[in-house]
Amino acid sequence: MTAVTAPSGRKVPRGRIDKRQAILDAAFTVFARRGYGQSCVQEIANEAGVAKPTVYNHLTDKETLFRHAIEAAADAVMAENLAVVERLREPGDDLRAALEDMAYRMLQVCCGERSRALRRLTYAQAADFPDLIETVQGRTAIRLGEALADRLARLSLSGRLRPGDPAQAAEQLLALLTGPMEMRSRLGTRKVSTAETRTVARAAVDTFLRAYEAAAPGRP
Amino acid sequence: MTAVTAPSGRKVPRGRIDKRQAILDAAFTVFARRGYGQSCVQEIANEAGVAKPTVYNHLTDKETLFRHAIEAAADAVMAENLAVVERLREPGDDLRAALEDMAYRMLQVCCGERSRALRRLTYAQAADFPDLIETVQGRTAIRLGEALADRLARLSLSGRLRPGDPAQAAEQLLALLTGPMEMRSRLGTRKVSTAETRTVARAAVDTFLRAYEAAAPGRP
Amino acid sequence: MTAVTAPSGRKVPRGRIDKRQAILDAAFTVFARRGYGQSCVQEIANEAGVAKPTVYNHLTDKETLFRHAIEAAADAVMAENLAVVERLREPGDDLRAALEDMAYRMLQVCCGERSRALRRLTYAQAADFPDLIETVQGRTAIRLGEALADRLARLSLSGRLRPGDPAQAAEQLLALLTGPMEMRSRLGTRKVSTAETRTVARAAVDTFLRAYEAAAPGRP
Amino acid sequence: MTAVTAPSGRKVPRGRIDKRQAILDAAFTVFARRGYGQSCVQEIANEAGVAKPTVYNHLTDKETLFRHAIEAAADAVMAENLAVVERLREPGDDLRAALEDMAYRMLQVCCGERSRALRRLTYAQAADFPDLIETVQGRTAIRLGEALADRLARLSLSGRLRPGDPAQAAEQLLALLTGPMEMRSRLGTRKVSTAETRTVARAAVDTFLRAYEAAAPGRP
DNA sequence: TATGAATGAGCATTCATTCAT
DNA sequence: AATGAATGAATGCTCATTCAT
Repeated sequence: MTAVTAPSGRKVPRGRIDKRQAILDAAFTVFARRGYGQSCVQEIANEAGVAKPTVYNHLTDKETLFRHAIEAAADAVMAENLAVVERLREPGDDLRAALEDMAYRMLQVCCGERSRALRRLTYAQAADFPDLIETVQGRTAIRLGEALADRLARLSLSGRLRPGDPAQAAEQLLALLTGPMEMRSRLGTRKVSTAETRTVARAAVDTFLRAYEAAAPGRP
Repeated sequence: MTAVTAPSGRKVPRGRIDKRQAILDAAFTVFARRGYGQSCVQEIANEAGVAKPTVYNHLTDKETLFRHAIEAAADAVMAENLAVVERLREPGDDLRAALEDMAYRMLQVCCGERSRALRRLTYAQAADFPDLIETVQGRTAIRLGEALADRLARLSLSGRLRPGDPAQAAEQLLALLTGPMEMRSRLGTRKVSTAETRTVARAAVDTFLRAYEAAAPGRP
Repeated sequence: MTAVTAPSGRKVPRGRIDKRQAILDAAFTVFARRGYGQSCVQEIANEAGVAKPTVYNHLTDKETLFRHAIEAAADAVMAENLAVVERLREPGDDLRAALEDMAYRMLQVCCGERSRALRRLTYAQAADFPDLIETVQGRTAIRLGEALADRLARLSLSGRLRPGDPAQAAEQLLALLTGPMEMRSRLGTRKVSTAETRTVARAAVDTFLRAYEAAAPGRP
Repeated sequence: MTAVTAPSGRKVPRGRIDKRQAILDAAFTVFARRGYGQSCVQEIANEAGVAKPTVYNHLTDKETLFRHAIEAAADAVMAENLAVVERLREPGDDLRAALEDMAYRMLQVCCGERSRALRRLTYAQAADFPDLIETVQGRTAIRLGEALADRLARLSLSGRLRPGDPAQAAEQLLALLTGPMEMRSRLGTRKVSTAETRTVARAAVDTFLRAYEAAAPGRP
């Protein structure tokens, strides 16, 4: 049996880790396909290539399974989004272009299969797992807002955006991006063309800059 | 006992419209409480005060039941929203104030129990009933966007907003309102104070006006 | 409302009689199509073009409905069969030909839709309505055996068949006809060609005559 | 408790073949008692001493359950019948006696509980499972006819029956046995005495021999 | 640890039957 | 007499979960 060295430094049997991960992946796939209530543990076990009781051995419960699968997906989605925001660290000379670039990439991430499924699943189970929402939002939207706010704050400091509450600016920029996108994609049930996505990104950035760009220097 | 004495004092057949509506109302209540998959027809029947087969007599299917209940709720929500937008028809002298008023009222509607539940349910079942999403979005968000666009177009014509695409303006104003609100209410799992709601409304309108207000008249 | 004179001589409202008959016909059609357990009263009502409670008004019960429908069908089938046997009253010179003719016609009747359905339904419900079997058999198979026995007795008396128990002869002739036919038609699930039907009839009569024909007159 | 001590004294896994067979047996018992449509899976499960889902685990469907139960019963009945026919392989000196013996034994088998139930069930469901009829007939009546034809062919070859089509002879002999028996037992709803059964057997063989016995040897 | 097998609880749906009109 | 509406009682089937190996 192969083994890997876990972050903690202890040897851990690899088969175990692999299997747990396989189950979580399978779970997210199935939950995304059917929704929580309609998913059955048997299908998840099949997808993961293990027997049903093995799923229970590793993850106790359908509910626990759901929580872990969702959290894993949230982390993955967030990593992608943070990478996009990070690009604003070196915006170059053309601020508008940099923002549009970030906006477009972010929309692409948000329209991805996993991102959509995550949103749909958390939204759907809001009533049953309110604390899960809290966790997921904390690790995704809120965290993303903070990261973006950091960048915008720097841009204010460097005089490229006017001073003001960067959290609010970030919140609104995100809203200007995701709101229209959700509407146009009909909550993800309709394909939005690249061109239209670009339009949304450009319009969002345009409005954002009108509202938040520093007054043109040199204006009397 | 098949007839009841209505408040008006006349005998009214209990059976007909009455019961169908009661079932639809009960269905929405239960679906909102449990989600589609977790709701059982028996509970809906209980909530409506009828026997289970009566539900089937009137509405064929669990699916049909869902569709009709959702559509009815969508229409109700939309009526409220349209009434709010309609107020912009006579904005008075203070445009900002008028917009803030509308914005605040709209947020109130969107945070209402029914509105939230509607959003949650449609989102959750997006995969299973894509055409339902289309219908509901058509009757709510899109319709609302159009109505708002109408108002904004008028305001452009009368020179109070700068010229431009009113549909995009409406789309963005709505995004600036609902996006931050969803975030702060954690998709509706957390209560947002009146004060905070007002803040969101004010911030949205502020950003909107910066981007869309007509250049100050008298500027050369 | 139109009225007819019933056999008893009293005036009877026609609508009533018509409707009852329509229901019985519809019932047999549906029972034949689905079997007893799988038939639902609603489908019978639809087939008869009346409302469900009307069926109950006329026939009390699903069970009663079944019994009456079956009995009516049994009488109809029997009338056909008796007519066929009756032809033996004047057998003409060629006894073999007369028997083959009767045999073929009888097979045709027994393979008819109604006859088959009747057999299938009574057989199927033998456990649930044993007395119904008794009644139906009495009005069909047994009665047919008696009628045939009558004819055969006459043929014995006139010296064209050898003396013996005509009831047994009739019973065996019928068995030689229906047994092979049921086998070849796979209990009615397979079409039997006219030619094959003729073969069965001829073979049955041939065997029957070998066993029952009077010794050739004039043999020393 | 998952293991029982078998009569042999060894521990035997309770779960496997054991249970499947118990379910099939129980299914046939219940189907025979109530008919297909009136049988409910719960009752079968009770009869088998297992939980309802166990039935589904092993046999998928009510329909599948029916098919397998019927086929098993068909095989069992056929084995009995073939054993009876096999006795004709050594007919001894007295052909008539040998045939009568076989005939009587065959009637006993055909009047047995299982045989009757099998006939009733297949007949009843002819419309719903036509292919099942085909299978069952193939494994029972047709197979039996062939086996009997084999024996009769040998008897022809050895000069004890006159030459001719042995398949037809077999078909007719079987018809002469089962036809009258069904009639007299009222499709199995009435007990037929041993004496009467013997009479039917004797009459059938008598008629058969008249028609099929070789001409008395020594006749010029 | 992994699993084949078993099960208690539940759910959508159907149907025979009955009221009240 | 005929019917629209309503319902109590089943029934087939699924699923999360647990044993015993």
